[in-house]
Amino acid sequence: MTDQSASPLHYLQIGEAAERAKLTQRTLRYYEEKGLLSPPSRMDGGFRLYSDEDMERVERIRELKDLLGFSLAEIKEMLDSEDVRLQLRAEWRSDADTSEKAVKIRKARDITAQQLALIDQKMAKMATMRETLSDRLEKYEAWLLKWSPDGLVAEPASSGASSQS
Amino acid sequence: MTDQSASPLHYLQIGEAAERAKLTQRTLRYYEEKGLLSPPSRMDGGFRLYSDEDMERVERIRELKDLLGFSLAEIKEMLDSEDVRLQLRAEWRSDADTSEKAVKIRKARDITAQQLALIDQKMAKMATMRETLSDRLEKYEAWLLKWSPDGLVAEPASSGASSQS
DNA sequence: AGAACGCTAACGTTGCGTTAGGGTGT
DNA sequence: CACACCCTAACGCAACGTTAGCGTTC
Repeated sequence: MTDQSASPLHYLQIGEAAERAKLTQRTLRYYEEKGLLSPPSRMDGGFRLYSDEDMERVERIRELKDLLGFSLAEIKEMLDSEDVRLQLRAEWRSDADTSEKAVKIRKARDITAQQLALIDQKMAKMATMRETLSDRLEKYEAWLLKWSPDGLVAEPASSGASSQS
Repeated sequence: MTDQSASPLHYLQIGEAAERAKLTQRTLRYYEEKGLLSPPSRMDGGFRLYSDEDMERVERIRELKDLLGFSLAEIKEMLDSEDVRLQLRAEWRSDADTSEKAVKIRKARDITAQQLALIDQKMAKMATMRETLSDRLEKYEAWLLKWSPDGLVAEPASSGASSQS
């Protein structure tokens, strides 16, 4: 059914693209409309075709939004100034004006540093929240052990639930 | 200036309440309107007065939304079933029907377990993201050291930025 | 040729931001 | 009686969800 060769050109229609990115088609079109995604290539009939780079960009957007909670406007700015990274990797076409590049790279660096700081903040908060929830969970289970006839435990819903202080 | 006694009744008007919770007044009113906050007490003129319990609830809402990304509808459900916790702590008025309580506590436990699982997921993702950003940051700074005259480093914006694989 | 998939409007919903017009507190 | 603070609509906006009506792919 599907072309499973090791071809580097592995385009996805919007349906699969959305499924893999865990987003809806609407969301992908919306990001495109707002300029977060460069307009993807199209089939003759007009169907969108997403490349691997497109998918990576989508993934970045999702992370910045879901994990760090940035607005789409902020993300657009970040992705724009992050493009210098791709240009760096591409040997930096026409190496004219080093100081101009330096300005852009400093900006990209600063943004990256801010993201790192935010991650550290969030992880710290989540760690303390985790402790609280972990304690709470233990109390629930202690109560159930003491008072419930038990037998219908209805799956512990995974989660280690260890109290690793 | 402010009453700094150890009084247990320490009500806040919406202005201070919002400031301490790092939310806007509008948001507090909106949460109330949507039933996430039980209507706070009022002064004779109609001004809202937030109790310590109110403030704790607000804080829980903020955590569930900002850190875990739940919708207000989901949070409402969670807080509702979390109320058994407060009732547990209050010695559980009229201990009639243990099995009925057990049902509620199992639900609360399951929800707590889900939240824990989600936290672990998010922290894992954030950890890998952190590594990526950390590596990226190092590359930027390596480039700057090699090519930029340096001198205008414009504060490293804090953040440890250590590559601790 | 028809089921599955995609396209573009366009209106609906959530979660607030932001005035507008007017009362309350000290 | 000022002046900061609060109140309730009510409209606005971001970030999508959800049809509706119609073309494309296989």
